[in-house]
Amino acid sequence: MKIDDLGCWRRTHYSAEIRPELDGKEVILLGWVRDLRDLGGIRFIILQDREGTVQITVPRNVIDDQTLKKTELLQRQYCIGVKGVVRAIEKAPRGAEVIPKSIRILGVAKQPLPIDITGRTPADIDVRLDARVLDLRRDESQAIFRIRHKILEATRRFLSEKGFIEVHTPKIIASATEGGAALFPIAYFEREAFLAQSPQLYKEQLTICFEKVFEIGPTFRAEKSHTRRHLTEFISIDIEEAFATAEDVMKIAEELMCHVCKVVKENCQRELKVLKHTVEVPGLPFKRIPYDEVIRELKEEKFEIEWGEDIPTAAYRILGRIHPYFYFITEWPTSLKPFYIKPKDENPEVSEGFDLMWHWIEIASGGTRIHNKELLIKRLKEQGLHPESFKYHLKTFDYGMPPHAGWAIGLERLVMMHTGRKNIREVVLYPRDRFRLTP
RNA sequence: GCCCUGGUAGUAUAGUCCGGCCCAGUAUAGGCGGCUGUCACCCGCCUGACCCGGGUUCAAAUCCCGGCCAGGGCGCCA
Repeated sequence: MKIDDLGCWRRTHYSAEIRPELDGKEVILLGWVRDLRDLGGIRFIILQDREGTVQITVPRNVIDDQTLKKTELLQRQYCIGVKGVVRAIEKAPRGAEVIPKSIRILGVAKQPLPIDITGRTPADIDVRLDARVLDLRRDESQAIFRIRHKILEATRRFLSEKGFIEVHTPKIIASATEGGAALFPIAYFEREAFLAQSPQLYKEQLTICFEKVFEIGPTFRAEKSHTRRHLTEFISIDIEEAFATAEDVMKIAEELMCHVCKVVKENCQRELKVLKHTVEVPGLPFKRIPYDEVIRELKEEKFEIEWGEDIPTAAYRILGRIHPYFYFITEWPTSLKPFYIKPKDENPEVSEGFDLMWHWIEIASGGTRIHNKELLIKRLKEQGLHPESFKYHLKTFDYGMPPHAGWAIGLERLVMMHTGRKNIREVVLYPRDRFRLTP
């Protein structure tokens, strides 16, 4: 089919702006056909744009032949322009509709579409992800990604106002240095390189120069995890602050959570309604539960864990039932935390690391960092890592490393929390997991 | 890596347990026709599917074996 040029047409109004008060006004709408209802003598076209939908009404005996013919060609998801006149009428959705004078078909869509863009006929997540752009037309998808945007906007503003400077650290790194999570190796010209699993070491170094930094960026984990809360590529919100301890940055974390909840609750009512979800603003401060106490609580629930053991998923689910909102788990055994987390001076078996939990899901993890070079080297060795491969990082400890602390929040888990989605893939535009690499 | 469950039109499902009544039913999408106030419009007609390979059987969507794919869980995961 021959498609039309946009020509000099520019949008005068978004769909949501078509109201009875505009009665008689000529408007130009640009968007996509979401649905069609042909009653013979009258035809209804539901036009969707980024702000919503509006009804285009085509009464046969009023419209000129050429425009009428054009409306006969329309199909779901065709990209169109409509020049027409607003008519206030109670029978129309929102009390107003547009009677077209002229229609331009700007893009066509092959039928039948792989999924129902109105969302009435449900599709499995796998099918939806294969046709992601169509899936993103659905109201729920729109709501999720608008909330995600709000969360990011609120987080950036909050941290900036607290004096943090936004930085970007490399995602291509030279060696698999951190231990722990597996890295993705990549071909970097004639050498091997890796995708960064975290900005951890860089953000620590940058406290020397900027004192308070934050980064919102991608991180990569080559774990073979296959659950509803794991991805191989996700966005991490990281902060690092000089002259601070775990307790200082925990305060920032809880204030941020509180702030974000408030922003979402106040600004995303429409989206939350679409998602049939509510957000409660938590009270401050959040509970701080030492690891020892967690072990005790679990024991009361008949879940035995030896001191020094990690907490398995089943146990987290129990904790989520006992503490059904935000809480910190503090004073973790040093052996369970990465090498850069500071052991307590008076009891080195216990660390100044913490996790921020929401129900049973880990939202963030952080702590006071080691800023003493000798201790850091000792801890590296204890974790079976080679100080030689941390040469460049360790060198910065000769350049006046301040005492510092920080944390990292998994953005997607935060978005899941605010949207009530149970599958992390729902809140990422193009998710990457163990098995999905396209689209 | 391990465990469980599943794979039927574009999409979502019924049928599978207990083989035959299924050249596979329904909804929605799609095609054609009709209809001037729909808003999951309606009505009529039509198109379209048993994941792949092997086996058992007179007979397989249905039972068995292998593979592939998917979903969920566990482990792994600062």
